[in-house]
Amino acid sequence: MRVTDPPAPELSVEGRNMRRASNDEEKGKRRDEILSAAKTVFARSGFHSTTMADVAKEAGLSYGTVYWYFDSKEALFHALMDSEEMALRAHIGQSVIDNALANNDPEVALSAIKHAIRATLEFFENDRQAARLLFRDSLSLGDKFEQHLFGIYERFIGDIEVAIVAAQQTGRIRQGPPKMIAFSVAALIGQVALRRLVTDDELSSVVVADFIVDLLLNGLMPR
Amino acid sequence: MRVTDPPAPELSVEGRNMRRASNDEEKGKRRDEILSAAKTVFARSGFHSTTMADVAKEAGLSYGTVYWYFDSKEALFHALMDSEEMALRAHIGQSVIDNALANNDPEVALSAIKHAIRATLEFFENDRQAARLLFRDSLSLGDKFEQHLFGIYERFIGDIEVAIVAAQQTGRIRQGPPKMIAFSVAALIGQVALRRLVTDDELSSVVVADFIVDLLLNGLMPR
Amino acid sequence: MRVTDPPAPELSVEGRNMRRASNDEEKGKRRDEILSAAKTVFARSGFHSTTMADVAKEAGLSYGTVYWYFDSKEALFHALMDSEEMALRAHIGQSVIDNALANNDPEVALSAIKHAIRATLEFFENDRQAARLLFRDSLSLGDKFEQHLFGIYERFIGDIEVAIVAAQQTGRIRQGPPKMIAFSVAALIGQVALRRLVTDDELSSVVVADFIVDLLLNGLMPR
Amino acid sequence: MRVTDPPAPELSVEGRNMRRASNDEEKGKRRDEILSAAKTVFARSGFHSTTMADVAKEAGLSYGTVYWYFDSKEALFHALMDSEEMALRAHIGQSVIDNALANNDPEVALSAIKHAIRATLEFFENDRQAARLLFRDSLSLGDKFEQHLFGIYERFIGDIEVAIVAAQQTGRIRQGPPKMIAFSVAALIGQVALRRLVTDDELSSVVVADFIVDLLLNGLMPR
DNA sequence: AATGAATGAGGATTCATTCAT
DNA sequence: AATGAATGAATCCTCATTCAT
Repeated sequence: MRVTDPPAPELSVEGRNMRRASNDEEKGKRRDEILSAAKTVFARSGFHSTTMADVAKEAGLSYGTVYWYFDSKEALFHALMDSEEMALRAHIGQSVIDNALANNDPEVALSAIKHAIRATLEFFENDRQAARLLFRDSLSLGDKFEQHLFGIYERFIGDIEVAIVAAQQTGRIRQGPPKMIAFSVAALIGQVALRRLVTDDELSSVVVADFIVDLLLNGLMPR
Repeated sequence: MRVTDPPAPELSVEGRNMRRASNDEEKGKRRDEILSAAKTVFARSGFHSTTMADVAKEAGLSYGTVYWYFDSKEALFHALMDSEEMALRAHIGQSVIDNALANNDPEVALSAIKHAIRATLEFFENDRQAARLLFRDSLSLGDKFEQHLFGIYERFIGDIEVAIVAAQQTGRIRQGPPKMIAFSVAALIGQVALRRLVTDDELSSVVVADFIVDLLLNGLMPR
Repeated sequence: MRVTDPPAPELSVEGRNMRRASNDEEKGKRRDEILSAAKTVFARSGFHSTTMADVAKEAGLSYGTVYWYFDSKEALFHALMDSEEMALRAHIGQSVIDNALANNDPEVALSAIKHAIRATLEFFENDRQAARLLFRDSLSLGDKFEQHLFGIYERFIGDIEVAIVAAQQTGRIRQGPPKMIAFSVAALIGQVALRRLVTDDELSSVVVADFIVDLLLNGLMPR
Repeated sequence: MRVTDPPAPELSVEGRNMRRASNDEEKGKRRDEILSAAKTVFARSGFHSTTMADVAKEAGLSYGTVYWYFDSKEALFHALMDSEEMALRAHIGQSVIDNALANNDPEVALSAIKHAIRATLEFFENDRQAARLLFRDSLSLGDKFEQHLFGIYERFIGDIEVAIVAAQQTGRIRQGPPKMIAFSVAALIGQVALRRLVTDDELSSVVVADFIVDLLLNGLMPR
C-alpha cells in the first residue's frame, strides 16, 4: 500500500451542495491550517491537556469553527495521525526511491532497509512534534486510537518486511521470520526516535542510524 | 512483594465497618489493596478514563478512603509506577541470580543478558497490566510522569549496561558504546512487550526472547 | 449604574436559546444580570454558603455560563465588591454635589461631611444587600478580600479626609489629625449601617445620621 | 449581667457517670487546651479555611478527640466566642474596678467610660487573635453566629449604657439617648480595634484611646 | 462559513463527622 | 478518653459540544 495516495476527502453533507465562492481547494487549505495548529498544540501539551479552544486559538479561528471541519476532538486527532503517517511514508518512500535511482544499486533491498532506517530517524529528527504525537499521545487515548496506531505500525512493518524478504531472497540477509525481523527493526527505530525526544544525545541521527544498521546487520558478537 | 501473585480476592459482602485497618501491618495491606485495585482499573481504561471512584469501587472502599492513603490521583499513579518498577527489578534480579547459581556459568555476563531479556519478557507476559501501565499510560501524563518513566528506563538500561560492559571485558561481546547497546536491547524488549499486548502472537515469550537474543548477538547478516 | 434600581425581572419561561447575548451591549447586560443575581444570593447566604449553582439558578442561567463571564467564584465576588463601591461612590458624590449646588452653601466643607454621612447611611438603608456584602462577607474571605475591602475603606476615608481638611482650613472644625478624624467618622457610619441590618430600629436613617453628625461635631460634654 | 460568672459546664451525658481517675478539673483543662488551640488556628486562617484536623494538630491531640469535647465545629466556635467574651469582660471589669478603687474618683461614671475604652483597646491590642475571631470570623458564619455576636455586642453596649446613664445623672455628660450614645462608643472602639489588625499604625493604643475619648467628649467643633 | 455564548455532564478533591478499637 | 480509618455529601471548575445568529 502506498500511503502517499491522497486521503478520501471527508465530504460529509456539504459535498452535494451548490458550488460556492470558496472551492474545495480553499476548504482543504483551511482544513490543513487547523490540522497544523492542532499538531502544534497537541504536541506541546498532549491530547488531554489540550482543549479545542487551544486548537482554535492556535489556528487563529473562532471557537466553533473547528467543528465545521472536524466532527469531534477525537476525529481531529485521528485525522492528524493519518496526516502524520502520510508525511512519514512520503518521506521514507521518496528517500528510498531517490536512493535506488541515484545509486542504481543492485543490492537495492539491503540498501532500502538502511535508507529506510536513516530516513525514518531523519523524519522524526526534523519533526519532533510528529514523534510526540505518534509515540506518546496516540498510546494514551484508549482502544480506538491504539488500533489506529497499530494500523500505522503494521503498515510500516509491512513495508520493511517486503524489503527484508527481498534481501533474504538475494541472500544479503540470513533466513528467519521476516515479520519478526521487520518488527525488530521498527521497534528499534521507534524507540530511538522516542528517546531522542527527552534526552539530549550529542549524537546526530545519522550516527545513531548507522549504529542501528550495523547492530542489526552484524549483531553483538565479535567477528 | 510479588506482583505476579493473584490479587487478594475482594471480600464483597462484609459490613462496611469490618474493613477497618487497625495496625501498621493492616495499613500497609490496605495501601497495597488500593494499589492493586488501581493497577487493575488504570490498566483497563487508562489514566484519564479512570476516575478515583473507579479505583475506590474496585478496591471495595469509599472513595474518600483512597485519599486517606494517597494524596492525589497523580500520587497514586506515581506510587503504582514505583511499585511496578520494584516488582520488575525483583523479578529480573531473582531470575539472573537464580540462573547464575544454578548453572555456575563462567560466562555469567553474557548469560545474564540473555536471562535478563527472558525474565523481562516473562514478567510482562505474566503481568500484562504492568506493561500497559508502564508502556502506555505513563507516557500520557505530562512531564512529571515522563520524567518518572525515563528514570525507570535509565535504571533499567543502566543495569543492562553493566552486563554489557562485563561481557565486553570477557570478550564475549564486541566493542562499542555500551550505553547505546544497552539502550537498543531495552528498546527491543520494551517494544516486544508492548506489542504482545495488542496482538495475539502464537509464539511463546521464550521463543520471542530467544529470537531477540539471537538477533542481537548474531545480527542479520548471513554467517 | 444605579444599584438602587430594582433588579431586572427574571424572565422565567423563555426558551433556553432565547437568552443568547449577541452584541457587546447584550454582553454587558448579561454580565450585570449575573452580578445582580450574585449580589442577591451572596447577601442572602454569605459567600461560603452560596454555591455557583445558586448564582446561576438565581440568574436563570446554566452554571457553566457564569464561568463564561467570570473566571472563578472569587473573581465574581471581587467584581461585585467593585460594583458596589462604584455604586456607593456614585450615590455619595451625586448627593454631595447636589447639595452644594442646591444650597449654594459657603460652608461647603462642613456641609459636605454632613451630607456624606447622610448619603452613605441612605445608600445602605436602600440597599441592605450591599451592606451585607461589604461589611459582613468581605471580611470572611481571606487576605485577598480583606485587602480589597480595606482598599475601598481607604478610598472612602480619603474622601472624608479631604472634606475634614477643608473644614479645618475654614475653621469650621477644630484642629487634629484629619486621617484619624476621618477614620472615626467612617467607623461610625459603617457600624451604624451594619447594625441596622440586624436590629429593627424604629428610627429613620435621617434621624440616625443627624445624631451622628451632632455627636461628632459637639461631643458628649454638656455645652 | 456579669459575664465573669463561670459558664454552665457542658455536661452532656457523662456528667452522671462514675467518678473516674481524671476529674472535672482535668477535663476542663483539656477542654481549655483545645479552645486555645482552636483560637490560634481560627485566628490564623479563618473559620472556613480551618479544619478540625488543624485544631487537633495544634492541640497535639488526635483527630476525633476534639469531638469528645465539642459536638461540632460550630459548637467549638460558639464556645470560643463565649470564652473570648468572658475574657474581654473580665479584663474591662477588672480595669474599671481597679481604676475606681485606685483613684477613689468621685466622677466614677465618666472615668469608667474612659477606662472602659482604654481597657477594651488594650485587650484587643494584647490579643489580636481575639479581635480577628470576634470582628472578622464571627460575621461570616451565618445567622446563628451573627445572633451570637450581636448578643455579645448588646451586652457590651449595655454595660456602657449603664455608665452613660450614670454620667448623665451626675451631669458629666449631656442628655441624649443613652443607648445610641453607648452604641456609638462601642462602634468606634470596635472599628478601631479591627483597623489596627490590618494597618501598622505607629500610634500606641493609649494615644488612640485618648483621641477617641476626647473626640467623643468634646466633638469636632472648635471650642 | 464563521462566531462565540450557552450548556451541563463529569471529576478531582475536601472535610465534617462517625465509630470500631 | 483517645485514636484515626472510613465515609460520602458537597462543590468548584473544565471543556467538548451545540446552535442561534
